[in-house]
Amino acid sequence: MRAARPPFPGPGKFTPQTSGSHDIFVPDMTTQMMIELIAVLTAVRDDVPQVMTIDHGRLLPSGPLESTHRSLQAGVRAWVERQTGHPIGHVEQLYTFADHDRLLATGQGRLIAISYLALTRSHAGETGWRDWYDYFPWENSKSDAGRDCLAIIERLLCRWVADMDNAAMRVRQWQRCVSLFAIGDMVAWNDELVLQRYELLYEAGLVAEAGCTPEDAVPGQAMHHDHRRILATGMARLRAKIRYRPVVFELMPEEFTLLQLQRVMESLSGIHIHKQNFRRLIMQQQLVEETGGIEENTGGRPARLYRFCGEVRQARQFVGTKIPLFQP
Amino acid sequence: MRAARPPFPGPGKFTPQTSGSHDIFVPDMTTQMMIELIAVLTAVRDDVPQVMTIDHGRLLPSGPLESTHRSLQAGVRAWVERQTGHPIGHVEQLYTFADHDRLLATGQGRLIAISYLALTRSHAGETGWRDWYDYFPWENSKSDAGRDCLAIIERLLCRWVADMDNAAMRVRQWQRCVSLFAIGDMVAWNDELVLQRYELLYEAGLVAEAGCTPEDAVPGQAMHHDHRRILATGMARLRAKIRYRPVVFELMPEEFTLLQLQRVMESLSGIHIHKQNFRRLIMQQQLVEETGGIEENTGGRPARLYRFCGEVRQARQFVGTKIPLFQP
DNA sequence: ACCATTTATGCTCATATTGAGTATAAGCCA
DNA sequence: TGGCTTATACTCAATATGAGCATAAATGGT
Repeated sequence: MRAARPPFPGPGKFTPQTSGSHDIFVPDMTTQMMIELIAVLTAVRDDVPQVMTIDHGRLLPSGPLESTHRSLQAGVRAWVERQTGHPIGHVEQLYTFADHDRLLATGQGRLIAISYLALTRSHAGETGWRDWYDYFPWENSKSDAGRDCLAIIERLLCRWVADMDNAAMRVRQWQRCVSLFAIGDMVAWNDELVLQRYELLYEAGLVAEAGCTPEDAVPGQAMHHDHRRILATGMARLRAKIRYRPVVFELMPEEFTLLQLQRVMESLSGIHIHKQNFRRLIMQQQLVEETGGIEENTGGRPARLYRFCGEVRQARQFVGTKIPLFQP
Repeated sequence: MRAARPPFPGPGKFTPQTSGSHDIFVPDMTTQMMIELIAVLTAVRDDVPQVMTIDHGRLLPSGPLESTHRSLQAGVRAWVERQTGHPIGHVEQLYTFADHDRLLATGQGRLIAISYLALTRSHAGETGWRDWYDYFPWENSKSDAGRDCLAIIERLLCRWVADMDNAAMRVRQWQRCVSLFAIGDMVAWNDELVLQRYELLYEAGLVAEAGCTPEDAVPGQAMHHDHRRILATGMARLRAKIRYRPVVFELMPEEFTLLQLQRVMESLSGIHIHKQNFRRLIMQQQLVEETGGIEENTGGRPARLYRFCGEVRQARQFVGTKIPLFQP
């Protein structure tokens, strides 16, 4: 990924050109720092995007950065594998933040959380995997359940706005609701705004994490701390990324049909894709090549099998990808 | 910005739903952590993108996270304003990494650096501002100096590859050079790969930070530690972002002509834009509105003045922006 | 006054991309 | 066989995009 910091395999070792007081830091002993690493580990199973969790689906795999970790990424890998037994593939950093609401045991420490998005393929019969849309049912705008959930949200947001004192505020916040949740088809649904939608619901007090009672909350399972927010960040990043980088293939098996590929894209984005146009775009970009194999169990005419030919194209690196993700 | 974590102004306070041992952390006392905040503060002056520096252009504004900082962003703002006297506007997080090459004074500590991109408008006569392209002359592919620099780089990379033992490695690395620096017009120049190009030069030992002698280095001023790499990350982010979000306007004065806007886009991306098409796209997206004013000193026919009308459009938030940035 | 020069602005045109639909192929099952 | 499913090939209209032409309105020089 663009901002990744790989271990530098290059010839020269980094030699700081000392000049004064800039290269030695004196730690601030009054504050105890703690670094927590958190992973949004995602896979797709039976056309359903899933996330790895611990603690009965209430926490993302996470743990403190330890002195034995050679790097931040290594720390993430270590924690995920220790807690879930699942080795991970592609990893990229999401976001770093100071968690105001969790201090250290000493009471005056500071917790810094660094979150990562990780992608992986296989996970036959492992525990801990949960559907994305158990936590964010409204994001699955393709499904009936998603549409129902959106109808509920629309009503609740409407009430939230109506209860405001300030008229200008009412207008502004309703505008926000309309544009984020595509209420009344004034604006098209934007699948990438996962985090913004969650934040709006949080501000409106419609999620359990905001301290409301379960009856007042919107459908969707809550998580501990701000882990659902971090999951939202990961979902948003992945939805944005599959549009212009060939990351979907990290989630696909070695061989797949074009419809299988399309189904994965659709389930990740929660959006319908026009089948013929999808094939056209994938083919003309030469992202895949035929394996020669045939998938028989399609329920209809057998389909050709393809594989990602990124290894060849990795040479002329940093390929763009265009996926026809449009509105239903 | 999508991943930003604003202070939550919502009704409910975050109330963790305790369940076992997951909300209290016991700090790892064997490792001393230190958080450093680093800013890539960018402005545009006379159609030249600039970055705020300290220490005679050798360091980006930075400093440790202190217990008095209410948040990470607040810490960044505090350090930049303390070191440069310049208040900053738009801020977004870039990347977090563990700096292997700088340990704490104790010798066994760990330095975590969190970098930010910040944008600002005015800076009349302040010190510390340096041109982007003093550090990355090859990224200014629009200018003659940039083209000369690229010619030099091409020669040096060619020699670097030729000196390799392994034939397969030679092919692979030359492929990488060709695609990143658009050698021989096999591939189009991609203005967003600032970081990847810097990393390639680093691996090739062609930048001072990699420990080479000044004679062996490619043109362009070096910085201390990995600050030039962080600058590259910021440049890449900004170049990517101006294509789909209206962030350019953070760098523009209140009123501007369309040519001024185009010049800023061109200087940020280092790419030429077709004037008429640029106007067409900006106008049809209704990103700007006429102020009624006229700019007389154009050197030709006077030009209409415009202002960003994002405040209105902020309502239907998260507008996309398309800018016609293509190759020369 | 006339001209070259500069920038601003409006408009055309060929081509590429995209959304949507039609048509046919090839499997299954009753 | 007909009816269902999915696969795959093609067509067509609407847009979007890259490139250029033409005219407008300022400057300065002769």
